[in-house]
Amino acid sequence: MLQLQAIREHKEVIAQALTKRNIDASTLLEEVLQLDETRRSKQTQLDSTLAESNTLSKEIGMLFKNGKAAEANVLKTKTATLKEATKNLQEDLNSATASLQVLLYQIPNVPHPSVPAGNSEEDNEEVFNEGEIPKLNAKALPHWELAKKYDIIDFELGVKIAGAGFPVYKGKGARLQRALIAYFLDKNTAAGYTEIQVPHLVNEASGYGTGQLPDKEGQMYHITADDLYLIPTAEVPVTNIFRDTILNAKDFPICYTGYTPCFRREAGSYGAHVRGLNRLHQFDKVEIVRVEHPDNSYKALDGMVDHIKDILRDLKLPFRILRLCGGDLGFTAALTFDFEVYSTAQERWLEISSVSNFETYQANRLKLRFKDEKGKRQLAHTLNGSSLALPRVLAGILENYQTEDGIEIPEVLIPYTGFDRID
RNA sequence: GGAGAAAUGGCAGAGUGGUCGAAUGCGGUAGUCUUGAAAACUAUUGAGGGUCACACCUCCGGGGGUUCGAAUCCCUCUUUCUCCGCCA
Repeated sequence: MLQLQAIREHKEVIAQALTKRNIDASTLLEEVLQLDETRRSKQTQLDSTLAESNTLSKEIGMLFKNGKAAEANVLKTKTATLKEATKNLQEDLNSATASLQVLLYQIPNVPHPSVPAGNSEEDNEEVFNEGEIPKLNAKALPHWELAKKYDIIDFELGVKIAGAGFPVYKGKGARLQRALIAYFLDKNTAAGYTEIQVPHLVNEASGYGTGQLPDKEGQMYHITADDLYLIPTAEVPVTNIFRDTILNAKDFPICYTGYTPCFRREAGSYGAHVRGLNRLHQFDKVEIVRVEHPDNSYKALDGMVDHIKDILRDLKLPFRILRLCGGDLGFTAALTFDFEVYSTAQERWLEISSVSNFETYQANRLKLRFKDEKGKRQLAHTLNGSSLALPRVLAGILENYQTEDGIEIPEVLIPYTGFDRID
C-alpha cells in the first residue's frame, strides 16, 4: 500500500511511474486525495465536537459535586445534541476511511526506475546468463516421462488422492525432494539466514499484511469454517512475523529462511505448459525473507540475487536472470528479478525463483516500522525470494542430468540423497 | 469438548464511574559525579490521527452497548492460565 503522504507530495511522479505497469492511475490518485481531504475534515470536525463534549462532561461532573443539579441538567440536554452530531460524524469518518482503504488497495507498488516498460514476459530484460546448456541425445525425455520411467513421481496417484496438481513423490524421488530442502536450508543458513518454521495456514490479517488479499483472493485456498487461508508461499507467515512491530535501526538486517509447502489454486491455468511439475496446486519451496533499512534494501536485493546464483552454480544448472518489466511485475513489488533454469528436454526456460524488493509497500500494510538514528519512526523495507522452489528445480535436474540409462545426481546433493544416480 | 480465572505501557504490576494516558518498580535514553566503569542522583521514556508548530482527538485484548462521563458497569468475540476429558 502506498503511503498517503507520498501520494500527496508526489502525485504526478507516482502516476508517471505507474504508466510502466500500463495503468493510468491519475484519476484514482486524484480520488484518493479528495477522499483523504474529506476524511481529514471529518476527523477535525469530530475531534472538535468531542472536545466540546469532553469539556461539558467535566463541567457536569463539577456541578454535581457542588450540588448544583439543576444547572447540570441544563448542560445535559446540550450534550444530547453533541452526541447526535458525534454519531453522524463518526459514521462519515468511518465510511471515508473505508473507501479510502479500498482505493489504496487498488493501487500497486511504484516500479523502481530500473524497471523496463513492457506488457508481458516478452518484454522482460535478460540481465545475466550462465552455464552450458547440455546436449542431450535424441531420446531425451521431459521430466514427466522420466518420472514414470523411473517410478519416482506418480501424478495419477495424486489425482486419486486429491486431484490434478498434487503429485506423489516415491522412493528416490521423495528422497531427492527431502535432499533439496535440506541442502537449500543449509546453504541459506550458511549465508546468515536464520531458519524458522511457521504455520502453513494464516488468518485474514496476514493475507492483507503481505498483499495477497484482497488482490489475489481467488488464488488462495480458503478454509471457510475457520476463516484461514493455506499459504501460497512462506513469504506470508514469515513476513507477518513483523506485522505491528517497531524495530530498532540496529536490528537490521533481519534474515530468515524457511521451508514450507505452498498451496495455489491456479485458477485459470491451462495448456501444455502446466504439464508435470510445471504448475502444481501443492509444491515445496524454501524461502528467504529480509527486513532492511531503506538505505540498504537494494544492496540486500543484490546480495540475495548473488546468493541464488551461487546455489544454481552449485547445482550446475544453466540459468538466466530477468529483470521483470512493468507489465509482468507483481502487484506489491517495486523491483523483481526472476531466475529461470533451462529445461533441455522441454526446450524452454522454467521460472525457479523470484526475488523482489517491496520497499515500504508491504511495511505500510504491516505497520512494520523502525526507530531511526534520530528516534523517528519510519517504515522498513521488506524483501523476499525463493531459494528455491522445488518442482522446477527437480524438473531441471531430471531433464538436464538424464542419460540413456539413468539420471545423475548433482554432486552437492549426493551427501543429502545418499545415492548418486536414479536408474 | 466441559468447568473456572484472567487480559492494563518494553516487562512486572496498581487502579471498580469523573481531575487516569493511567501509580509504583524494573528496563531504555540523556545528564551529574568519575581517569574510565559501576553505584548513586536528576531528567526523560507508549502508539495513531491532526497542526508549519501548538492546541485538540483516539487507543487500557477486539467489537458493540449503558452513561452527561467508562480501564472501571453490561453483552459478545478472541486469546492465555488452572482443573477435567480426549489425543500425535
